[in-house]
Amino acid sequence: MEGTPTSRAERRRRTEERILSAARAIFAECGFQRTTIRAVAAAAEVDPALVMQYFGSKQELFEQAVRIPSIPPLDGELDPVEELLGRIGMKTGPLPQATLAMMRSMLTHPDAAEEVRGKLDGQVAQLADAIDSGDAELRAALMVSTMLGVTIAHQLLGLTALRGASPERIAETLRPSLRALADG
Amino acid sequence: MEGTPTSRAERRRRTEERILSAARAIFAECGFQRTTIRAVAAAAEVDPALVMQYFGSKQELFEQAVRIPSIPPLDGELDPVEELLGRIGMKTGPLPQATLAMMRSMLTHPDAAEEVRGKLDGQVAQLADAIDSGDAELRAALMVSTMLGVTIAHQLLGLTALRGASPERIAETLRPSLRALADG
DNA sequence: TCGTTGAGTCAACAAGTGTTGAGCGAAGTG
DNA sequence: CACTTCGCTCAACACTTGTTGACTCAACGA
Repeated sequence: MEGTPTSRAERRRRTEERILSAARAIFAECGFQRTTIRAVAAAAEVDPALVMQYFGSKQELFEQAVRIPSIPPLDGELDPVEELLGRIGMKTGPLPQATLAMMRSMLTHPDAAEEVRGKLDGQVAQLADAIDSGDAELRAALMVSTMLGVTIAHQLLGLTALRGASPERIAETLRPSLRALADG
Repeated sequence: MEGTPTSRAERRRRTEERILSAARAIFAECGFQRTTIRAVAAAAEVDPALVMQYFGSKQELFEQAVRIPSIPPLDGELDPVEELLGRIGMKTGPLPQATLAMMRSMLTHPDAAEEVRGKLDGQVAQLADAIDSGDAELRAALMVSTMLGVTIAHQLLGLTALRGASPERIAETLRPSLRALADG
């Protein structure tokens, strides 16, 4: 029987993680507005008041739950197109729920929009550096936008034509398109 | 003085249109959930109860306000890539608010998601017909996803690199990318 | 063992939501 | 002119929401 750790600190850590995990899942599925503290609490098998006590507010719960690791800088040695294809989760398994939650909320929650815009702007700047062209920034922005669109259509909207497609095949088919943007 | 038509039917038609217009604007900016009947009523300078009386429910108001004209079939004579570039509003002026409202809500409102998915699926099918290739459907889906992503990044998210770009320049830069998808 | 701490619950509040029914007053009709 | 019709408003209901404070009880330190 190792069911109950019964250590205070340990119990706290576990329930806190249970809440965060539940929050991530529901935020990812419903977005910020339609996610209720009560639903998160129920999924975490906890009283709603406890969620407030731990995180202070729904907004802070959201921020802590969907905190995305900052995007690492592009490796200058590798092909930007390949890095881009791999990075957005097209290759290295499905996207983390925190990212999905962020994307799900970005059109209707101003803070999420700001966050995503910032992240994408950064990605654009990095990519633009790796491209030498007069309109490098525009090209980079369109590359990022393409990845954004494909991810939304695939993961969040579920376009029928993409539902059955494996990430590898999507990446493969998409590659020439991105390359056309990257090169002049 | 032609300010007050004072005709009953005419008055009704006008206020109804005023409500629909206000609804479109607010739905487009805030999405379904964050849009309140009261806000729409206030913007239309009308009592909230009247909105309900005319449209029955918030959901029906949404449906009537954001009803998008069904996508016309592709003109087989024209280049699909050019049609696609022009159609999503990249060329023929900004997108109608109904479309923006639909897109704004599609990630957090299941009905809107269903509607958009259906429309995009149709678009994909049309495009796939115009492409002859083994994976025509996948290619078509990626073309539509690309347009979706660019539109979201440009109109809804406001990526800084795209904010200053004119639709013509975006279309021009994007063209080779779409063509790479359309052709083998 | 005893008092303290803190994880967790319970019940409630205050604000905002979609929605409803009664009613007012002017446009329509005879 | 009466009488009806209907566009429109007012006030309220029922419900959900985020949020709070008092309370319980087991883990903890002395």
